[in-house]
Amino acid sequence: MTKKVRVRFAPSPTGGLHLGGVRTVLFNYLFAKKHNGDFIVRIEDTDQARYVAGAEEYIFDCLEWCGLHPNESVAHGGPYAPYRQSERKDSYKKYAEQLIKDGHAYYAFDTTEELEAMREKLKAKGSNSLQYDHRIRMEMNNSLRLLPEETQQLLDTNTPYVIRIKINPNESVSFTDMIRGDINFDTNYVDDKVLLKADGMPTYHLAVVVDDYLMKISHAFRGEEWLPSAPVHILLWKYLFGLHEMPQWAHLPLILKPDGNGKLSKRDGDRLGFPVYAMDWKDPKTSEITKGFKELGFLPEAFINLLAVLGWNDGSEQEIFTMEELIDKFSIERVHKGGAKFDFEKAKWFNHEWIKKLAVDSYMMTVKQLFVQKGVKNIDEGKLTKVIELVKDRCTLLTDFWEQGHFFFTPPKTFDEASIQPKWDEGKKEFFNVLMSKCADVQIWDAVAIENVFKTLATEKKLKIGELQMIFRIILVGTKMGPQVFAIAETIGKQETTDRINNALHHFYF
RNA sequence: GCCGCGUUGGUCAAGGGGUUAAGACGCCUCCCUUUCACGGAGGAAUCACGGGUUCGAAUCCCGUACGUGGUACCA
Repeated sequence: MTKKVRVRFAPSPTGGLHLGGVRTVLFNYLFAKKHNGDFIVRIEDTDQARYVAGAEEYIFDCLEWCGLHPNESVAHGGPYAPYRQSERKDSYKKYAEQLIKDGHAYYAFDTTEELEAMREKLKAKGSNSLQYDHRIRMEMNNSLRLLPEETQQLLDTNTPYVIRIKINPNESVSFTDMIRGDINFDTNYVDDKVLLKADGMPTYHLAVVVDDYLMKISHAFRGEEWLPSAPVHILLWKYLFGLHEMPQWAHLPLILKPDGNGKLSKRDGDRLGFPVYAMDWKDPKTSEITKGFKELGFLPEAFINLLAVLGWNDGSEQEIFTMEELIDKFSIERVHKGGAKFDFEKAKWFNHEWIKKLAVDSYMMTVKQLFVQKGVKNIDEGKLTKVIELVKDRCTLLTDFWEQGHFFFTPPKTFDEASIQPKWDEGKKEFFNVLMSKCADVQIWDAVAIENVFKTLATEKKLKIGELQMIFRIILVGTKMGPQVFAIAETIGKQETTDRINNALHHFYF
């Protein structure tokens, strides 16, 4: 029988949730759902110095917005609680000590200064490696070099220590990555990583292995930046629980900056004018707010969609996927090996597609909120829905609805008179005066009826319909923009239409 | 420096021995619209380089270059 699929996302609560992080969650989530497995969120807060208040809650808010619901987590509970590593602190030490007992780890008493001195010395010698490894460990202050009594005495006198893994040289560590295939490491280049810190907390390396084992994780997907430390994790699995228990690994490609080189970072977003975090993140120390996709006007469906196809595709030409389709079609083997540069233009295109695709109801309230923020009072939701329907084709971001739809709720304060003036004369003026009274007679106020009245009158007066329509548009909107002019008139209503004509006629200075 | 991973148009990418090397974003042109968009029709633009293997290489192998990640008592 194959193991039940259990995957985890293991963020450390240190700040905003990066889009690369969300993609890692997404791939984990899709894989879990596809195989009827569990998706676990485990908080890796083993570095107390980097702890940021509110970051944990923020991560769950982001996941909620994205529609990525954990089966087990700090917030959702579960049979393997606690899901916060700081609360599991005591469980790691015994594994570290077990490793020492088995000869796979050792106590190291070196101070920060001593470590620095060691690196300086190696540098001076022109060494290729500044690592704490098999080459230099017998020169350091650790239980490998010290006599057992000496070590015991240091321990007895509460000398601060860390526990390091003992990597044997001249061995080969290999594993099969679900994306990259067979990967080999020569242990000569692997260092004796710290497993347990002086404060008693485990490092990521120990914690990830212990918790993946304890939480029965079957597949471990993480960013490519973890690949170099994979041999440490594999050795730990071998020493502690046996390789047959080890989850299957997949190292996801990185998301890179659109210009230059390197991993995409929050700073690139600030610099190039696009979001990197899923939602607005307010730094509790500086109160500085970093914009998120959500607040910038992205739909969660679009955000998920664009992330899914950044480094993955199903081999067909399909680009727009619902979550259900993604779950159905996702396969980790089809994830790319190479990193992908993030393209904000394409990201916006996805959002545009989703604005057109989704039922208006699903985001009407978000748009309403935007209009309320802009100061529009007493918004009729039926009218707003109609407005959205009318202008959604020309909105790329949810925030564009203001620009594209504000004039349905607030009459224009200024007019594009430069466009009207060359066409303006007494005949036009009279046309609009008569139009007002004709409008009053229209029984069923809809676009077709208005167009009818408008065109009949224009023909009667022998005026160019195109010119009149342009002027009518500017009268209603203020500028040359928006959907079909008669649809605008219909939507704002009969009274408002005549009011705006009347008002504009008094405004024109020519 | 050393170690790992990678490399198809500007970007995302399909294709994994024989293809006119898909498609999408963006860009350009035209059509539609006396608005701005949407939409439609076209267009420019790609297998990093050098060696092999092969009748035949974008595809397989080896180098090189370039990119990227790691090299912390951070994750």
